[in-house]
Amino acid sequence: MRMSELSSTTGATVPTLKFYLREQLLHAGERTSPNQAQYDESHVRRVRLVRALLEVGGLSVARAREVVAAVDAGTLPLSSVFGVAQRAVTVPAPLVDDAPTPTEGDRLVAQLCAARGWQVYPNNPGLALAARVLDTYAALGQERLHAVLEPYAEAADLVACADLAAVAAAPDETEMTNVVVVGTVLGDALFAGLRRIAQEAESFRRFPLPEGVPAPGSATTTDEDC
Amino acid sequence: MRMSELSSTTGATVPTLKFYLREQLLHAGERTSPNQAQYDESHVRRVRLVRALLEVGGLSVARAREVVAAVDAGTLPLSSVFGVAQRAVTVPAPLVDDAPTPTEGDRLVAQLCAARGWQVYPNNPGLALAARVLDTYAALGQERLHAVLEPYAEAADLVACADLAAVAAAPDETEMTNVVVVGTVLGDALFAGLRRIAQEAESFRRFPLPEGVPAPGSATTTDEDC
DNA sequence: ATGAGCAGATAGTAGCACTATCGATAGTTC
DNA sequence: GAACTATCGATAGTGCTACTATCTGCTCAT
Repeated sequence: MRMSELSSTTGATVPTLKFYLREQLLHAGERTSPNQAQYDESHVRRVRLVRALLEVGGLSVARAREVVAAVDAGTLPLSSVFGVAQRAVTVPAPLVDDAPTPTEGDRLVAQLCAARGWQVYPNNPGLALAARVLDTYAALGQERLHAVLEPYAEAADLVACADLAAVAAAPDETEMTNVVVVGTVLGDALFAGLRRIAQEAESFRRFPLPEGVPAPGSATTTDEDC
Repeated sequence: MRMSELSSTTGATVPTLKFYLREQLLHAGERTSPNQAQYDESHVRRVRLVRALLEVGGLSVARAREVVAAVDAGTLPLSSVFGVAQRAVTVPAPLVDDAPTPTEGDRLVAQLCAARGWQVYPNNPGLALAARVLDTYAALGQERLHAVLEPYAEAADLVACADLAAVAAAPDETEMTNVVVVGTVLGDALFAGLRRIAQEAESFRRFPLPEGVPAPGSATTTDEDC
């Protein structure tokens, strides 16, 4: 197919596709002449992936480029792909050069990892991210929120197990890579959405509205313990 | 204190503080003359909150303004504050005006809510977000990832229970509002961090490295089932 | 053979989160 | 009381990002 068909198939405008080509988010088509090229199904898939990463995953173009490069490499060890995907979705801390001393948050996270038997490389981006949030809680005088750490960790274990099970269910290495990338980047958004729903549902359970009929959404109010 | 002291206390530059004042992220100080004002502890706390929302929570200035307005209102019903906080952290879908027809993702989410007894208003932003991600999985040919929905939902319940418990532990209504806002906005980041750690740990458990010593991070490898 | 489509390149746009500067005034210090 | 620094409000500018527009050749179907 040619560019205009790629455009109509994927919904991305022709200038946007050119932009993706320039930014190396999209591999070039097969040239049929100095100014003509053919695109195929792989380009359609790539454009869909890129748009999912950018729009749903909220990645920047630069991060998305790293992710598609990892997908293209194809033969990276699985842990490397995880690393790339994880780093792509993790907003970088603003580089404090003067204080690499461990904070209280670092200590809490290390303690949690030890308690749960989580063995990870010290450059795992989640370590710094979690520690940073805990430090921010403390800076805002919300140490009370440190109490969520344990249940959050339990939930993270559940989610990670599901993630890895999905990866293991993939038929081949290429598919595994795809599952890792898509699942890691979009999984954050999926979980965030479910958390919003569960929060509201739980909020109604704990603090019922006085008289108005609350949520006509679903079934009868269950009383599962929490 | 005056602006320069507020600046040195919080780490935000004077121009940045002026910007926050203009953008109504920071309430004005008490005027002592036409061009002088005094700031107090409430301003320090506010600046810290704003910076946490912007830097750690990744909110835009506009979203952060909505959040601080909700905090200032102070007397909103809890569910409203949750709504504001949730909407603030949820990236809006790009407004498809032509197709409000329920997608497969909407159907899956509704089914999940019914199964779990989650009763929520249909405008809960999590509903659309989760459905959108599921549709994106399908568009990328990764329906296999739909299998994560159940464990994710279970994990979301855990997290939401912890969230609400933290809210309930707050001593008064003002504090509750703060916990909701801070917990909702930064909680996503905290969970994302823990998920990264758990993913890597689980990845090593499922796919052990051949010979190299993997993670010198923490304790001995546990074999808790997954 | 002509008009639409395409490639590559350069330049422009809109939004965001600040940042710089200015003139007028206020407090502070010598 | 003069010099100096700090502040206020306002306007304008900066650097970055994710596109978007336009231009110049070319090419290919009709």
